[in-house]
Amino acid sequence: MSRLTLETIAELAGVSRSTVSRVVNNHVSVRPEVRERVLSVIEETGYQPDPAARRLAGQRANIIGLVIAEPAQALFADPYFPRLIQGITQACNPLELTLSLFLFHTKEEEASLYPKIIRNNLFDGLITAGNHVDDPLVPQLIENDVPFVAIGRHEHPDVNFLDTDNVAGAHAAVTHLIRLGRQRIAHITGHLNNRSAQDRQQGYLNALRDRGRTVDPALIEIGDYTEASAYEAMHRLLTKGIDAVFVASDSMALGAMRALREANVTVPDEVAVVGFDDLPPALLAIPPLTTIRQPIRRIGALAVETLLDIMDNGSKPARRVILPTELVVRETSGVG
Amino acid sequence: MSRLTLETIAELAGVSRSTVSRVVNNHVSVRPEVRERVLSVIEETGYQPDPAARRLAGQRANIIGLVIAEPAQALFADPYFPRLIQGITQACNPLELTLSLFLFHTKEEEASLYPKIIRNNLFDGLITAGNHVDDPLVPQLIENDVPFVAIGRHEHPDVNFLDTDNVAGAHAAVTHLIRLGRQRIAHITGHLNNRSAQDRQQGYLNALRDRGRTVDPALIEIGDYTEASAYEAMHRLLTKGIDAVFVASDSMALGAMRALREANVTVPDEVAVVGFDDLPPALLAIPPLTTIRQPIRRIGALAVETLLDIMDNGSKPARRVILPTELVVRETSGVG
DNA sequence: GCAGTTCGTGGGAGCGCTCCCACGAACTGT
DNA sequence: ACAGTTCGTGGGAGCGCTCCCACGAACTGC
Repeated sequence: MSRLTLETIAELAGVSRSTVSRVVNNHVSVRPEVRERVLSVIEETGYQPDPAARRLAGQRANIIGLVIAEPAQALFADPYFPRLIQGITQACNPLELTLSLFLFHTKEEEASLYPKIIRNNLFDGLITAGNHVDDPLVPQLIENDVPFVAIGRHEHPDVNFLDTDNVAGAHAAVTHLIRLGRQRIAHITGHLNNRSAQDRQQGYLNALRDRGRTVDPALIEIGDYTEASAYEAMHRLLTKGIDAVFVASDSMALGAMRALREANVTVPDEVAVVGFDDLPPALLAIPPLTTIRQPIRRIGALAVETLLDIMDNGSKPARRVILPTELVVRETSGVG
Repeated sequence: MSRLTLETIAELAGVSRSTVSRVVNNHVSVRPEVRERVLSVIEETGYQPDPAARRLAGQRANIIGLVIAEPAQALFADPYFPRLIQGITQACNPLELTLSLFLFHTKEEEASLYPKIIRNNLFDGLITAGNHVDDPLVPQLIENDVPFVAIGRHEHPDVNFLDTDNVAGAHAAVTHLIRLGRQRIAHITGHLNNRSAQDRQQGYLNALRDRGRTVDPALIEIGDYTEASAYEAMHRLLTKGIDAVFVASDSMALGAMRALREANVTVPDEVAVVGFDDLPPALLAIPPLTTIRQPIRRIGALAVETLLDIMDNGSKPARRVILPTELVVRETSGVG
């Protein structure tokens, strides 16, 4: 079976290449009757335009790229990215967009691949996630006029981004703990290279201040979004007489709870725990984890929509969307 | 900055388009001196051939597709697929292969997208994972002469595949439990649509028979690879007086252990547990999970290599690789 | 020293598509 | 009834690349 081309369809429908092209691309000025005929031939043959040829002729290829600017190992330890990918593909499929995935395993690989990705003409636009605060990708994308949307806040005024309201979410988490009467509320941060980790820490600080609490820097432990880092951080916190901890992600919260269990500290009686993300593991924790829900899949889907919007209508003014979070009270924070 | 083309480079290097093409594609018959000159221009300008044009001219586009024939939700609950993706990208990056990811959210979406994927001329070959036993994709790929390799065993003689030795792995797990003196060894299966789940069950049965044990069908509970299904299955098993269970995946093993903990059944004293996969959660389980390690990342990387091999050398004879597993003894099986 | 070979190089054609222009038929208005 | 417009359609050019063929220069051998 040789490949079907426009020309084949044209012949079968008794029209010209151009007319078939017009039908395929939904251009006007085709007689309805002719359009019908062409469509039915396309239907019968299962013809699909060749994306490569299309792209070459200066059109869209209907491919979008997803760059995850995070070492692949760290990345998949947390269900966050898989969930995001789900949201993205969910939006892509009905639009018949193909998703190309770019993942890196070392910083060097990342650096050497960035320029290639940008020059690789094969996608129409890019979604980028997990960028560190000083990530070199974003400026490169801007410079090369690649249409893109970032997942996560960016300062640069030209960057289109979508983000969760991390500050407000963290604020809600800590406020919840304060309301429950907890006195010494610790925080285990995510990797502070990430804006999200910085923002969650900021939310923690804001909430304490708003309630007139003094911040004890000793109660802030630096993690890196891995379960293990939180486990260790919790061990350090155990000596400091805390009665609550706000942890920057659910995976990390599980690590913290693992440390607590080993130390025979009861949750929530002795130490209350609140996480962030509301990913499936939160529900499976023992006891089930109180956490801040962020709409990860929705962000993924919205990213696709925003990207298409940018491709159609240009990226000025920059789209900047911050989505709200929601406090999900389960058992690790105790019952008010 | 207008796009660089072969012609631009040719002009800068004072040679013809053809010569540059020869240099880029590493053809012979280019004077070393000229080759050097061209290469240095390419280096300076950062030229990269346009994959679309290349593809159109009948060449490879250096894109491979990954089809995960499994509803996306189920899929990312288990770290198996993320890990596989890691292995695949790890092999892709040094080869400058782009990975396109195809994911589905419903059976209908899957069915409607398959033909489009196949006709979509954009990738050079496909890796397919998670196919159910009667998955319609594989026959379609064969019929359309799409170069592909499957992750997971297939009966069809023309299918290239890579698989873990699930039967032997399960056999080892159960034999381990028998050696430890366990008498009533249950099994929680994966989703039996999957060859892997069937094979692991087979290994369980074989091991019991090899040791002269009679198989009690009541001790086999059907799961579906989700944590929750194993949790429920374990609840059912609890009434049956078992002292060990072999669970078809680590995620499921965690679900089973959750049920055990709730029922105040101690692991491994009262019930020993062995999982399958050796993914990170196994280590974080309390107590750490005895499991069967399978080389997921290696399979991913090997899949890429095999695919390239097929593309270069044709797919006859079919490559069929079964990789060995390894028993990793931790604490849930007790100490011999 | 001359035909015959080899080697390195250049240019044409064509991959499947989209865009643009052109062309003829069917309209409009006066 | 005739020029001017509109509408639907067809065909050429060209996107950036690879392949093939052709051509001239530098070889070989006798």
